[in-house]
Amino acid sequence: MTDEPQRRLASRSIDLPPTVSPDGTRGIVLNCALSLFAEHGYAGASIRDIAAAAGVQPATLYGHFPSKEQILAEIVEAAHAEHHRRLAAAVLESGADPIDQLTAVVREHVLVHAGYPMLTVVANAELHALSPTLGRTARDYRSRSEQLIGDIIERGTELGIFEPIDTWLALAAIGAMGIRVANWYTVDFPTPATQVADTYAEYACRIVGVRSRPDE
Amino acid sequence: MTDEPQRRLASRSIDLPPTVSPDGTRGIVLNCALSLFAEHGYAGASIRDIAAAAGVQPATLYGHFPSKEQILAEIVEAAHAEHHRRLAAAVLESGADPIDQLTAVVREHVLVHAGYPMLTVVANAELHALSPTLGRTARDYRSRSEQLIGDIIERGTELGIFEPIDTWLALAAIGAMGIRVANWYTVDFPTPATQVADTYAEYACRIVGVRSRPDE
DNA sequence: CCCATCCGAACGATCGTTCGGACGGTAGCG
DNA sequence: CGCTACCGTCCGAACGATCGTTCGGATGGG
Repeated sequence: MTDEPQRRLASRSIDLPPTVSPDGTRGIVLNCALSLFAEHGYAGASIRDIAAAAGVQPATLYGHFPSKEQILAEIVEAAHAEHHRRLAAAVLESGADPIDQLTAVVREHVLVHAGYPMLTVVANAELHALSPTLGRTARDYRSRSEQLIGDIIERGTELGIFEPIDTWLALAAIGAMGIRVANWYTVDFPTPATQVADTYAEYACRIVGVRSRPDE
Repeated sequence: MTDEPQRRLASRSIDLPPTVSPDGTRGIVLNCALSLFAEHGYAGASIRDIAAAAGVQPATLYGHFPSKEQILAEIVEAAHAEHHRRLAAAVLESGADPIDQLTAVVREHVLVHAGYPMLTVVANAELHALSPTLGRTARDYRSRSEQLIGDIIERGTELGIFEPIDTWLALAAIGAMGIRVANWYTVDFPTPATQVADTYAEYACRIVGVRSRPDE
């Protein structure tokens, strides 16, 4: 039983979404920075730490990125972009039934956080370290994703299918439980990610006051 | 519309639980440290920042605390102690009905995070910055609190009252939605904290597969 | 020969922490 | 009551280490 320091997340797999190319030194640096930001936080991970992890000299980093903050910005932005992209796709692929829509979007919400634990933890925990300018894009993605789920809940309520006590509170609760998945999920987790996603989608349906599939 | 940097939490009220005495310089330092840790993170807030906020010289801090890490440890520990104390009390004051127990404990879980947003945000986000030794007490409080809620869910399930799909997943979901309250709740929030707590308690009951009070 | 890549060294600033002494109220004692 | 010794509190200055960043040059493939 090793008494290692408590980590911010359980997973050790450091993955960037396929939309960013991890080829070459630039990609290695991004991966190392992601790992160190997750472990020690943005302020706690130094340029020299990142360079050492990437097997490179500190000065080399500035041939690929203008500043340390820009490295974080790139990671955070990629995370939010991937998250929003997949959420939007999930909605489009589902039908017109609010239950199907909510199920699909929450499923994907969970799958993103389980699939990229390190990325999403950093994106959520270190967004505040970005200047207003550099964090702007990520914040826009976030509010658009919130709007997306909020609209589904609102429509379902107006159709008489959902009975959330409060639309916004339900949205916050559903969002929160998905985000936190990134903190404890690992590839070694006994339950596969898809099953976690299914369960949480069911929880979301329960929160908004409907039992999605009793036994249909 | 000011374009200020996104903050880690919405609230600006910096409160320590009444169990720690905020009298004298020591208390002022603790409050200022809490505020700065919440704003910039542990690594991002310097000893000099804290001292300046407290209207004191950096050297003065070391007359009250042996190190910067010990300041954080005191804050994190106080937060977890207060959280666990109130959760345990809530369980004791409720009856033998699992629904009442879950309702009471989730209510209190939410009320703590809404009542001490800055404290709980720091306690959750900066726990990883503490060495294994200094974080040990807080981790123990946390696991005991988890056990407390987990036992309620398990017992309710065995009694046939609850139908969570997975006990642990339900526990994680309920815990997550409560913890996140600290990130967005403010005293200016349109819905009062007690009502948020009631709603989230109802959500918790829905998650574990029971509608607590349809109209009993 | 050129351009992209990387390195060694160094810049000033800031980091957590230490040390010796100044200040002020209080207890002890003649 | 007056003097003195003391102790907790705070400060100014400084320690070595590390921070993010810059610059000029070495290197190597097209």
